[in-house]
Amino acid sequence: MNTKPAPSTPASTSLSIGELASASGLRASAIRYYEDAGVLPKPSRISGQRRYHADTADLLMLIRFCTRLGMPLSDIRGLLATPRGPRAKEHWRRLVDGKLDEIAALIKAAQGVERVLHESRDCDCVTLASCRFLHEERAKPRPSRSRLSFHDALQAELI
Amino acid sequence: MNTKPAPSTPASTSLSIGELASASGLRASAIRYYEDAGVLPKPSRISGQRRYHADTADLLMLIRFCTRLGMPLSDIRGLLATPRGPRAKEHWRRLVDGKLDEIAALIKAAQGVERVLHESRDCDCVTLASCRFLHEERAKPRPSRSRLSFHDALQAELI
DNA sequence: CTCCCACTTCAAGTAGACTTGAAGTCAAGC
DNA sequence: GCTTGACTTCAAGTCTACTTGAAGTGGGAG
Repeated sequence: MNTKPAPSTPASTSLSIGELASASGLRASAIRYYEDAGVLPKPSRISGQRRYHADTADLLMLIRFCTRLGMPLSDIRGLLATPRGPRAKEHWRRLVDGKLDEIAALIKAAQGVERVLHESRDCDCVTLASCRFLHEERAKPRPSRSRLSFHDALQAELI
Repeated sequence: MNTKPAPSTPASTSLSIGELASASGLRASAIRYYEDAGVLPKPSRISGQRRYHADTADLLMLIRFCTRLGMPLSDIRGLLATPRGPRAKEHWRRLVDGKLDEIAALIKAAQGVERVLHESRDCDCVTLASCRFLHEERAKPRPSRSRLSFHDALQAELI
């Protein structure tokens, strides 16, 4: 709301929860909730009040980004907090690789919806539910059982 | 579960809710819920029981896909059910274009997370929260206020 | 000194998307 | 005719991710 040059702020590297909230676009209540959920590390305190490093805004952005992608907070906590010494590195990598696979699938899914929507945009169908582009893949000249691209992507990538 | 050649099924083009459920990977309860929510058109009935065309599986896939992308059912209902005669076509197009923009932003967001995760995969940071790849963009030689790529994408595309 | 404001904790409420449970119906098989 | 199983409706419960409210605290401005 205000862009005043930090009149009552201690230092430029330290943010109050309110300042972090406006820096990140999240509400203070959400930030506290993330802390409770173990997603955000517990910050230092000055006379009881939370003090954050400015970097924390980036972290919050990443969290927001991930939740936006449908990732549960428990997974995000796993990604952010998993420590990795030499022993745990393999576990960490498997975790990240799994997430990368999920994200790749999500992108594929999004592109599928994008395609259907784009093709049906100028179609003359009465509603999207009856649009030929939604069902056409099935009708393609393919033997019997196997389903095709969009349908296939859904089955294979998402379920 | 079973791949029996439809012993007690009326016709091959007509599916019971249970059959549609196993064809689509959703639960029957979810299918009924979608109908209640106005996302799925009300099917015909034979002696009180729902009968679906096989195409409905595709529709369910699309719905599942969209919810997976974080799209609320109300939006999906809008996309699927909006009728478009010559008058309503413009409204329909604007609706679709809006959704296409959202999906494009989502894909960009997903690619941002993908990048951070990928870059930090082999990084030596102790936890992802402290990984340099998460914060490095800020540090790049850019005048003062404006934020950069990943951070920027988050701010610009998502909030 | 008092006021105000941003902060604190803790409990409870909310919204969306389903699931689950109870009680009843229908058609088929024995 | 009776049982069985998949279906029906409707109400209530669940889970996640927050938000909201109540009651209290700390510190700077007037």
